[in-house]
Amino acid sequence: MPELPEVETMCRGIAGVVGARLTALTAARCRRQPISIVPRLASVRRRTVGRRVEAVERVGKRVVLAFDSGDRLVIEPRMTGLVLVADPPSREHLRLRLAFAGGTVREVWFWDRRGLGVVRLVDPRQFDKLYGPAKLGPDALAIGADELAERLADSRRAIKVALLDQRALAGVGNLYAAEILHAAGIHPELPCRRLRPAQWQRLHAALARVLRAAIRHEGSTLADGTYRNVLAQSGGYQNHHRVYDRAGQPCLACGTPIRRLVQAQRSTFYCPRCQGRQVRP
DNA sequence: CGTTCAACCTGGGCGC
DNA sequence: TGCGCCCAGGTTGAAC
Repeated sequence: MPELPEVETMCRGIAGVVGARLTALTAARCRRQPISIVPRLASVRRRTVGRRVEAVERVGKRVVLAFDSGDRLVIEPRMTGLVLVADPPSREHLRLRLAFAGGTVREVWFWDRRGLGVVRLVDPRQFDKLYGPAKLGPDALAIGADELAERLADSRRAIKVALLDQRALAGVGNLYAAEILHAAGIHPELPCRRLRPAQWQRLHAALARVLRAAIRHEGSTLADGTYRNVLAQSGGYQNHHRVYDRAGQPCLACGTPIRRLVQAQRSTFYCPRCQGRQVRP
């Protein structure tokens, strides 16, 4: 689940490792399948232990530790991964432990219930190949209104599907795509090429507004309770959701029941009135 | 170009 | 209680 706001919260939560040296990197002893670590743990350890962390940065939905060697450790939480400095939700799903000396954060854990997460150590060339402009569009928080429109306006795809395309725009996931479109009053099935200039403006404003608000509340902890900040506390933005997972419940703006539909095998939630009209089947 | 499906996994919720 | 099914914040690659 971690999308841009949740991953941003993780990065801010471990900013204290900047300037510290990695002293140990160990696979947590969980009985489950190990997560995917590329290359093998031993060689990741050889290249990182003893190195100083120069920066913690978010790249789309990934947490990146940049070392003084030029290598970067990329942590990709995917569906259920968490970056923690405190007690995990369960001992059982701890996957990786990083120990540091010389900073304000001594220990960072990667916890992942489903185990779909990926941890990868890359040199600058690999980083560019895997996470550069060919793979990831501009960050959703940094993109301008004109660039957003330029990058998507010619597409025949539904706007909801396009917002999830990380090559077009990095950071937006299924939950926030729905919330953003509701905030912008745009129907999720509207093809990109049929959005009018005023709608691109509204979409861009909603994108920035929703993501910034979600960051302020440290992300969304859904009903299953999986997502936590680095201190293992719940986020707060779920209390501000207007459409996500609210099918059948009244729209908070107009009272019309929220609808669910499926696009690209993913649930989309929207208000047929607030986001209505524009689309014919 | 665009869509659809399956795969990677665990676990919660639901109907029977 | 229990079983079998469906669902989930993401990403990738193959097939059409």
